[in-house]
Amino acid sequence: MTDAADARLPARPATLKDIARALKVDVSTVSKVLSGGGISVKPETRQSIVDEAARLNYRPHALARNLRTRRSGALGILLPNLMNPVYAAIVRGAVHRADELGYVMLVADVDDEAASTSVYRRLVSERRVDALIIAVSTQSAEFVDAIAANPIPHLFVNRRSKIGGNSVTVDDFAAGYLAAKTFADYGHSRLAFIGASDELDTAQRRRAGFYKGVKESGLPPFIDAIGPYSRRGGYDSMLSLIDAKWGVTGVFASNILVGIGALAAATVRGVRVPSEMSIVTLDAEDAVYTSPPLTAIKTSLEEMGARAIDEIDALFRGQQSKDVVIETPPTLVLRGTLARPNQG
Amino acid sequence: MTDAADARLPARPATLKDIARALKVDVSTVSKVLSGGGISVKPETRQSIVDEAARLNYRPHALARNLRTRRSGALGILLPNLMNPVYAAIVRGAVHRADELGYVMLVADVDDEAASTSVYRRLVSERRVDALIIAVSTQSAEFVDAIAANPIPHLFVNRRSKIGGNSVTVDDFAAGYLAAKTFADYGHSRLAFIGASDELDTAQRRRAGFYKGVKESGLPPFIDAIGPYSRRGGYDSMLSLIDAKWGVTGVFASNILVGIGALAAATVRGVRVPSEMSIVTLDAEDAVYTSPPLTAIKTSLEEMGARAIDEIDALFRGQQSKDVVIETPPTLVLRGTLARPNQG
DNA sequence: GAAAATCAGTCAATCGATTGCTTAAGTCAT
DNA sequence: ATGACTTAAGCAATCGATTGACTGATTTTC
Repeated sequence: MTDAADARLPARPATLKDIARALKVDVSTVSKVLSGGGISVKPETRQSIVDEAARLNYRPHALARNLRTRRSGALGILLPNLMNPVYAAIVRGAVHRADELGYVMLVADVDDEAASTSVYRRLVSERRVDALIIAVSTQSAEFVDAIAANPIPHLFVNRRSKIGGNSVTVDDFAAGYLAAKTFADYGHSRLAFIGASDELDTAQRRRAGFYKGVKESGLPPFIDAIGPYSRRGGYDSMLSLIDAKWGVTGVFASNILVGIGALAAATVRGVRVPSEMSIVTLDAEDAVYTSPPLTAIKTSLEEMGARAIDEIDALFRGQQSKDVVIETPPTLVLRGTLARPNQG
Repeated sequence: MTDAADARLPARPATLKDIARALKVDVSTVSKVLSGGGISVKPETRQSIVDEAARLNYRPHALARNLRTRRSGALGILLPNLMNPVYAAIVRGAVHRADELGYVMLVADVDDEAASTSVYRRLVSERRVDALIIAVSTQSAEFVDAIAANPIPHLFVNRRSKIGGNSVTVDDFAAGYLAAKTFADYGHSRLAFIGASDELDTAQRRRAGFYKGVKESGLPPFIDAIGPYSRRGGYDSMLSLIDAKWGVTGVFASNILVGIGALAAATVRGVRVPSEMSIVTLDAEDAVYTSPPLTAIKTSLEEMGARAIDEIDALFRGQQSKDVVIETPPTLVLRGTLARPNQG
């Protein structure tokens, strides 16, 4: 057991101690050579340590290191539903950037407040993560209490918060504005906005931007249809819009799921898109394969997720963050659901 | 500093030592009362410990505990793309079940082999996770080496592996079989199967099932269109199927993205669905809002993800696992893309 | 009433790595 | 040659919790 460090594979992963023992140096020396600094060692000693570490395929034990350094190197992300493509994109952007920066991501998909509080406990109270990215909108009393009871660096993504904490968002206002301007450019004047209630701050900003665009273009007020940000929400809103016979010619679906649902509803009612009704949706990377393909205002959801990680990382490096709005502006992607009104 | 444990909030989270000091008992006693067993204590001592823990809002420090117990309580999941609804569903199922069982999930979204190897290193070599759920299909040499170099309990989900390790899959064969039988029931005889190459074991099983169903029903051989499991893949396959004028009346899209793409292609070519062409897709929870809504063979993707966690958990409890196929059988969900051929 | 058993807890090592403080030897200046 | 530095590394505490071995007191058993 004492001298048998030859060519046999280790059953147990190598530790600093193994290297130290093999080389008859102190584990602190090995540690300082391999990770920290703050020590001077003879080049040959240093080299032998590095070599032995490589030979034993040494990798630091994250848990042990983290215990000592009080940093877990892990980031948590709380989100309401992974099957919603908006959140999937955000998470994907975050996970990728986290990987690049050397963090690992703990993902918690939480439907309800209770779950979010319990996950919060596990991730934060047990100190598994250094920071939290919060993409859920439910800011229940319990949740706020949990944050207060156990403060941790956190950042809201795709939403701003009343409870304090910075945020990373895309320029929702600009997206809404661009949608309105686009309809105006195409000669539409009877518009509708399908959104969610103002409690969702994203919806509120999109509506505000849309409002500004409509107003600036000298168009009459638009119809404001409210429903959940889901396929069914969009479907139902569009159905009632059509059935009410307002004579709307252009609809801005302020969420991709809503856009998909709205298009389906138009088709079901036999309303031809885009000849009888134009639809512009938000964020349609997914929906190129609808029929017709949805014209969209595209925002950078993955970039937003990535940026959230950047901000957290910057925070750890001592910079203090502000609310950030992704610089990449929303852009119009012309596809098949937008045309001038009353023309074939 | 010695006696001031009154009503002030702790800046630093409470530790076992804090409780022990306040109550003048040993930290090992506190530990055994709060977590383990293996000790007998007076009821009042026990109670005072429990009370004090509650008062200080004590939560065990996961890292410290895990270091000692050599269990991280974390599970890793490797997947190719979170924005693919199939994987999103699997992850969601897994994350939820993990939460229920008290695990946390580390999600790694890895596009390429290089990334998967590097993530593997970080998650496994640094021992951040107790086990790995693998949903990526690339089983490159590097990746296999990484697994061999650093063995860890692992489980494949939605795929079987040549490299060893158990798996959890849905009954892909049954899904294919059911699709074929369904077409037969509706009186179709000129069928096509849109799938991926046989390198994807899921595609291979779906095709095999479809083959059996076709054969059993006494139908002629089907056309086998191969392309990637993506919207574009399905779109392109359907386009070439239509343009080749085989007179196909029923198409089984063996993946949801393929189904969406195929439907779009049919619409683009002016082929009416379902009157001129029937489409049955796999896994269409997402695609209820296509036009027309896709008729689908539904499998339990979330259940599969959850089941993967169950199996890993069972493994830790000493049961040894086999390859498991989800018991819930695929079911037919009739929507709008299936009709008898040559009629209305 | 002595031995055995039970109770109620304490002691100390340990998980693997990090880090401030020392120390021993060698080097340099004077 | 002696004090002052520098170099090269070791020592030991620490992060927070777990766990097997052990101890002293009390109770039970025969």
